[in-house]
Amino acid sequence: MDKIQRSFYQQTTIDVARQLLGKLLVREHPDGLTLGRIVETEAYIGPQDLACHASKGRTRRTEVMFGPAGHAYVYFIYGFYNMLNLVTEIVDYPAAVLIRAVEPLEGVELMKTRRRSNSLRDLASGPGKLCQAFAIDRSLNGADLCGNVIYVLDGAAPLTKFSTRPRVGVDYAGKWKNKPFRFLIRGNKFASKP
DNA sequence: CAAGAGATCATCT
DNA sequence: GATGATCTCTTGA
Repeated sequence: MDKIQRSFYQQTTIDVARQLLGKLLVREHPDGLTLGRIVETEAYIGPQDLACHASKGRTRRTEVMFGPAGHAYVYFIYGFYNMLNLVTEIVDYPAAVLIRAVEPLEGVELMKTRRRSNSLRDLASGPGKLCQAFAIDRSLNGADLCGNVIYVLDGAAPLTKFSTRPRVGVDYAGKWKNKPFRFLIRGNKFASKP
């Protein structure tokens, strides 16, 4: 299985979000390696997308999204949680894919400890949970996905059947709030919601 | 089971 | 000073 290269992330954000389904998210950490199958993603596309943070302009926080594809955009929200995004498309075009849920495959014990939960389905079935289970925080903001700290591997399975849904938690985004920019593996029980 | 509240802080106005 | 790309717990039926 190969590490995904930068050219993959340079595709359109929708394509990246869809093709990430079934691939493997890997996090290498001194405490051990955690790995999971990506089952749910969301696309945040450019300056005109009112749900995309970068629609408010180029700021310190959104800077990474304006940079080259294949880097991590990690931000902190609600005073508690980190969110993991993978930057897509070309330089100066701010877009990214939010990783919303993964199915835990390796490092499960480590995830259980970090999450203080024994329920497999509860370890990474949500963007905040997943960051907790994988020890992802803002120290990884800007990390190169072609490096050895956090990256994605090709899944063994061929392209899976998927569903689309409106994105979660973006009621403020006007006509953008109902766009079907959320992608999930059909019927997968590790998704954050159906 | 569904709905609601509270937690808590970086970021931008 | 307001607000969130969330989660968990509590309540009530």
